[in-house]
Parts: sequence; structure tokens; C-alpha cells
Amino acid sequence: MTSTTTETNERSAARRRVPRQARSRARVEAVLDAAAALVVEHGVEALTTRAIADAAGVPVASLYQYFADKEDVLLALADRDMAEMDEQVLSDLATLPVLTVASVVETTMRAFVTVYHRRPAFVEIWLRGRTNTALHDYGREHNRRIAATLRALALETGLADEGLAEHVALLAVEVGDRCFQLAFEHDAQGDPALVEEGIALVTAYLERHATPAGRTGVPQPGSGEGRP
Amino acid sequence: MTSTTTETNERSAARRRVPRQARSRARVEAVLDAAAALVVEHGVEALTTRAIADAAGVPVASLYQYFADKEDVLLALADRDMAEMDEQVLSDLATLPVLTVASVVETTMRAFVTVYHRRPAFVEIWLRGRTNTALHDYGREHNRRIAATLRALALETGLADEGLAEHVALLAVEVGDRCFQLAFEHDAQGDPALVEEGIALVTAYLERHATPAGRTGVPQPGSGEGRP
Amino acid sequence: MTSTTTETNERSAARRRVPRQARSRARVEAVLDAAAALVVEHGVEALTTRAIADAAGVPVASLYQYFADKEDVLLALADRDMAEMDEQVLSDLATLPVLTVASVVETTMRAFVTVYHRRPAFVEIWLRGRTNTALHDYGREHNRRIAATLRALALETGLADEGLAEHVALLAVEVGDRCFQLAFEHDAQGDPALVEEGIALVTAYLERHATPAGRTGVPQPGSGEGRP
Amino acid sequence: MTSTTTETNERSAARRRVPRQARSRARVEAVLDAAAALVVEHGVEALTTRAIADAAGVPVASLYQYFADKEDVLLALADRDMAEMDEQVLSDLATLPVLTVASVVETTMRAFVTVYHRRPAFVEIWLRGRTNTALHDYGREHNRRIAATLRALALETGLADEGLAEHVALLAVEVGDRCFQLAFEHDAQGDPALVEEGIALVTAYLERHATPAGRTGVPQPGSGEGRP
DNA sequence: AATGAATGAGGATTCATTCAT
DNA sequence: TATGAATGAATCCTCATTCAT
Repeated sequence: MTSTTTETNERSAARRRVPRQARSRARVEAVLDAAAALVVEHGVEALTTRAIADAAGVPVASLYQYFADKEDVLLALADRDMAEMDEQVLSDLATLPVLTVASVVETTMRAFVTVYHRRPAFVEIWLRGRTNTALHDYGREHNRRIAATLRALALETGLADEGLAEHVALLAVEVGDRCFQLAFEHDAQGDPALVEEGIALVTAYLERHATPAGRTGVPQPGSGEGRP
Repeated sequence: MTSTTTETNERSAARRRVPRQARSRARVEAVLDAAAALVVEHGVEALTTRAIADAAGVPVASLYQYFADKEDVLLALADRDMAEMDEQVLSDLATLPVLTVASVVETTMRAFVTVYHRRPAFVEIWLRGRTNTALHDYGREHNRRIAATLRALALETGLADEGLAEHVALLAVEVGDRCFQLAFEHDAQGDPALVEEGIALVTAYLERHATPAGRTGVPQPGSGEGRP
Repeated sequence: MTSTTTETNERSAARRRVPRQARSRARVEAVLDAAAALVVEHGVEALTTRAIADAAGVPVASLYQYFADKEDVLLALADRDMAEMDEQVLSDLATLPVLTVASVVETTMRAFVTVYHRRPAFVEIWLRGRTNTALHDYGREHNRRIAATLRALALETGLADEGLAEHVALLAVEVGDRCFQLAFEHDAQGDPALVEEGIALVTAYLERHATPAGRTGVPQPGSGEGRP
Repeated sequence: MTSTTTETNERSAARRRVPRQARSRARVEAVLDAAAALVVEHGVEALTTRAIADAAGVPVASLYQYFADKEDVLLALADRDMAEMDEQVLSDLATLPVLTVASVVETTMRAFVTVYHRRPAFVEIWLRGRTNTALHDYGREHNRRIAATLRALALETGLADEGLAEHVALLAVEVGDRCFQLAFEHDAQGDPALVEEGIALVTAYLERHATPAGRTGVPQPGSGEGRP
């Protein structure tokens, strides 16, 4: 299995006019942290460049040294947590001795919940901030990437065969995503009942597209010599 | 069975400060038509009071005679089409001689598609306009109402029993909604494959919560003395 | 002879999005007066919307009620004085018992000087403010109009015949304009010697394109029953 | 006759804080070439330090190593072409066997046209870029210098006598300049008719200030032992 | 009921220029 | 000499909404 998303999920190239490498690490992080705090407190819609700059203790103009524009800050924020999300999913899946559609779905979705719990800002940005167009698009795009990765995993391991269309995988991810949005809408911890139902829902759907082995289980591939 | 939503779907009471009766019918319709056209052409985000007023040929200030605020226009627009949606769903369901979870889900979802095809503005507002906070909330609320109605129908007809939790019904509706969002994202007619998958997905999920009769079928209740 | 410019010189229609009639006279004048004062004091380049608004005692937003944008204010300012300029030219020309190229040129150019003396802001805007693109364009356009009007006069009265090309008239006006720019560059009253030279220059040039009568003189047409 | 302008036309001393010698020739030229290209493509107003730096492939900060500030780049650009202009005028004038006011004016003005044709960037900067304050001032200043030089030539050769005031010479140059601005406003090649008229105009004016010999002709001074 | 007029309240960006290294 | 990084300082403009009439 490979990374959930290719590299740390690079945002649309066109957008990133600012050389990421060049960013002064510490200050950039300060800006992101400040933005995250503001988002948790007031929501994505209320975020303004001045608020971020003030909270981070940098001039507004410096924001534009590190980020292409305001939305780029938001996307960087999403990127940061999403990278962690990807890692969590990967490492959790790696612990499974036996893979089934059900166990993969459950493990993946619980990994999401784990990160949501750890990152309140991510809940605000990723689950509740979708009214922001940039985040909306980012969400679609990332879901597409996740779907592709998980589909690849399923094909590699034999949980599914080529008959598993890409749009089916995407639908599963999108739908799981919506379950989380619902579960975390008013509840910072996520309504457990809704999370359970979400897992059941996605599982039920994907089992329809699974191979017999996908339902009964296949051993974790390369158990022992997994790739870095 | 009763109306899919109670009355013509009253938007949050607090919002509607303007007496509906008082509205000068013709002008209100002109405003809504103008807004609908603008939304179809430029999307929900680009809608401004002045644009609406200009397009409708009324002074901006008059908008506030008919609507509480800008978002109220949007909601009225949604209401208008949503009422039609509810009717379509009801009448289509009424034609079913035998109800099953599968047939109810399919009929309902196809009724949605029918209206989406008929109302391009509705696609723009309801499926693509969710970046607007008011519409986002309206969507959640309406989905909740649809879920309640359909759940009531399922309980009445025996497709499901009391064990069918409200949040399960809501999840099904929300998830179906997401399928439509995906299907209509770039395609004004809706990607047929995604629609099919959506139907399959919701059906698979709800059959898990159905009674045996829900899977085999129950006769259309009161077949012969249909509702008004 | 007709008006120097058709109507009060309407600025490019495209620009004027704001209905002039609707403007609350007094406030608009206040804005223009404030802007004029600022221009005289700090020059055209230094003019900002906030400075204008503050000086006029109106909110910045109100500026946009009366004017399409910042440049529109400048153009309105130019319009105001230019209308006066046109009138001065017309009435001064009307007093000439006999018209010659020389007398028309001299009278016209002295009328300009008269208005420049009366309107310091006009000197700043019209003669020194040409670094502003909008004013630059306005200048070209107005010069074109003046040239057309004066050429028409020359043809009507026989000072010149059809051989007087439009671009010749324009060149004469543009060149006279440059003389004024030079004369008033550092001198609020205009360097008299340069003004004289300017008159001589334009006269010498246009006499090359004049009819014999244009050099010897023709009676003021309609002397006695002039047009309204 | 001496150089049209003293040395390579030194821009206002105060401005040039950067030692010319110190400039890394190649990079300086790269910057100027890049700036010239940008000016031709987007006009003077659109020029920014970053655009120049990017196009030239040097860091923005390095610009300040070679030039005092942004406008200094523009002025250096103007200088470069203006030096060529001066040379063209001088060499063209040197070919005249007989000097008259008319031939000097015509030769000079045609030399300008020659260079305008050769240097599109110069047209953009010198003729169309006058909305830039620095260039506006540079223009005035250079015209003054040209006027002084040509007046000196006229006095030396006897085309005019001491009665030819400096401001007369300046007016002639300024007015010729305006003719070019008009001729090249929309036409990269310059409207020939306007150029002709301009020559006629300036000639007609200066002949009023010429000596009889200025009208009939004087031999090219030192024909045979030209200047270095 | 209708509306012309007014405005409060921001908000995102751009850019030339300067230093510390 | 070269330059990556930082930033001070403004600026224009939009828009929803409210009154007085």
C-alpha cells in the first residue's frame, strides 16, 4: 500500500505562487497556528487577513509572502491536518492482520475520527468549513484522491476487482465524508451513533462491490516487509 | 401519507418577518424569476441585491418589502422548487402498487432527478449553492423534514418498525443528497451512473433497517381512496 | 456658430454608470468643491477617495452614489470648468465684429486664459493633471471636440474651406494646449510671453490653411440675430 | 555644432545615487531589456519592480544595486534611446549641405521618426508614457536641452539671431513633441500626415523668428572638417 | 406600499523599498 | 556584491440594509 495521497497533497499548482521552501518555517507555522485558533473560535467564514496577521503577530503584508492569498492559508491549514490524517489511516490499516472490506472501512473511518478528536481545527475547517468555496473544492479534490488510493489498495489486495469503478470508490468516500459532517455538526466529539451508522452504511455499500475474498478476508499484504 | 413536508415548508419563523400576504404577487414573482435566472447564470455566490433588483426591474429597497433580506430571496426560491419537489415525490410514490424499501427509495430519488431536470435553478441553488450558509442550513433542515416524513411513511406502511431511528432516516436522506450533489456537480443532467449508484447505496443501507415486509413488499395503503 | 462642445461635454457614456439627475445637487457640489480644493493644494496625483470624502464631509461610500469611481470625480471636475470654458470662448467670439483666423485664434486662446485665471483648479486638473490617465484621455477627447467645433465655425464663416482637414484643426488645438501647459507649468497666471508666442504659433500655422478671406476678415455671421 | 545634449544626458544628479561604473554591465542590460519589453507590451503604467526582476531573471533587491529606484530604470531606458536619438539628429543634420530653418526642422523631426521606428519601446516610453511623472519631468527637461542645443546651432550658423528667445526654441520643440505624440498615439509607425503637418507647423513658426538667411539658406559650417 | 438616497463596516491586495546576512 | 525576507503604508470599492418621505 502506498501513501493515501501522493506526497503531502499539493494544492492546485496554479494557486501556489509562493515558493513553499522559501518560507521562514517558524513564522509560517505561527501564522497557521493563529489561523487555526481563529477558525476554531469563530469559524471559517469569520476569518480575515487582518485577524490572522494580528493573532500571529506579523504584518498583514507578510501573509502574502508566505501564502498566495487568504484562501491559501486555509488550504495550508487543511493540508497540514490532512497529511496527519493520511498517516493515521495508513498506520492504522497497517496494523490489520487481515483485511476485509468491513475492516478497512471501519479502520479508515475510525482513523478519521481519531484525528478529528485530536484536531478540533480540522473539524471546523474540513467538516464545517465547506461553505468556503476554496475548501469545498479542496474537499472534493482530496476525497477524489483518497478514493483513488483506497481503490488501489482494494485492487492490490484483492478486496475488489477491476469491476470496482472509480466513481463507486469516490461515492463511498464522499458519502462517508457526509456522515462525518453530520456526526460532527453540533458535536465536537462526533455523535457516536452516527459514526457507527456511517461505517455500517459505507460497508454495506462497498460489500456490494467486493470480491468474495473482500468479504471473508485477505491477509495483510507484505506483512513483515511493508514499504517505508 | 401526508405532505412530504409540513405545509409549503416554512422557513425558520424568525427569518420571515415580512407578511407573505402583503406581498404584491406579480412583483414578488418577478423578483424570484430574476433571481433564479441570475443564479443559473452566475451561481449563488454572485447574487447581489442590486443585481436582483436591476434584473427584476424594481428598486433595491423594494426587495425588502417582499423579503426579509437577501437570503430570504434565496430561501423563497428554494421553497418554490422544493414544494414542487415534495409534490413530485408524493405523486410518484402514490403510483406504486406495492411498496418496498427499494421501490420507495428508487421512486423518491428518481422524483428528485425529475425535478432537477425541470428546474435548472434548483440544481444551482440546492445542489451547488450549499456554500451559502443560509442554503446550507436550509438544506439540513429540509433534509431533516424529508427524513421525518419518509420515516413516518415507512412506519405507517410497515416497511420499517420503531427500531428505525430518526438519525438513520436522516443519514439516508443526507447521503442520497450527497449523491445528487456529486452527480450534478458538473453535469446539468446529472451523471446517470452516479444516480444509479446513489439509489443502490441508499437502498442497501436502508434494507439493513427494514422489516422483512420492507424487503418483500407491502401494498400501497389506501389504494383507491388516495389523498387530496 | 454652435456650442463649442455638444452639450455640456458628456463623458464617455460607458463610464457614467451613475444617473446624474439623481444626484443630490448640494452634496455632489460639495464633493466636487472639496475635490477641487484638494487638487489645487496637492495636485491630481495625491487625490484619494478618503481625502475627498473627508474634506466634503460625506462617507466614502456616498462618493460611489454620485460618481462611478474616483476618476469620475476628476472628470466631473473637468467637465464643470470645461463647460465654463466653452461658454467663455463662445461669448468672447460672439463679440468679434469681424472674424479672421488671427482674431479667432487669439480670442479663443485668451478666453482660455481668462478661465484659467478664474479657476485655479482647472489649471491643476486640465493643464498639470495630465499624468492621470483618465484626464489624459479626457483631454484628448475634448481637444478633438473643440477642434471639430472650431473647424465647423471656420467652414461656416469661410475662414477656411473644406481643404482644412480635421487633423489639422486637431493639431492646432493640441499644440495650443501644449503652449498653455508650458505657460502655466510653474506660473499660476501663465507666462504672458509664452501665451503670446502660443497665439502667434497657432495663428501662423492656421493661416497656412486659411482662405484669403480668412486672412483679411469676414463679418460676424448673423450679427444681430445670433442663435440661442 | 556640438552634441545635441551635453554628454549622454545625465538624469537629475540627485536621482542617480548608484555609481554607474559599479553596475554589472550584463545584468544591467538584461534588466533594461526586460523593462523595455514589458513597457512595449503593457505600457509604462503597468511596470512593476517585480515584473522587471522576474523578466530579467534577477532578484528584485538586485534592481536597487543597479538603479536608484523604479523610475531610475525608466529613465535609464529613456536615456539609452535618447542618446541614440541625439546621435541620429546630429548625423542627419551633418549631411545637409545647406541649412535653412526649414531643412533643419525637417531633418531633425525626421530623425526623430527614424528612431521611433527603430525603437518601439521609445515610443511607448517617451511618447505614450508621459502619464508617469518621472518621465513627464524627464521629457520637459530633455526638451529644454534639445531646444538649447538647436538654438545654439541656429545662432552659430546665423539661421537666427540673439532675438530668438530661449522660450521660443523651447516652444518649438515642445510643440513638435506634441505633434509626435499625436501622430504615434495609436499608430506604431506614426501617422504620416500628422508628421508632415507637424513639420510644417514648426517650420512656419520658427521662420517667423529666423533671419533672412535662415529662410534662404546658409552653408553647412565647417563642411569638410566635421566634428569628432 | 414604495423608493431615492444614504451609509456603516469592512476587506483583500499591491508595491516599492530596506536590511541583515 | 548579492539577495531572501520582511514590511510600512495606503487604496479602492462593494454591499446589504435602513430611513425619511
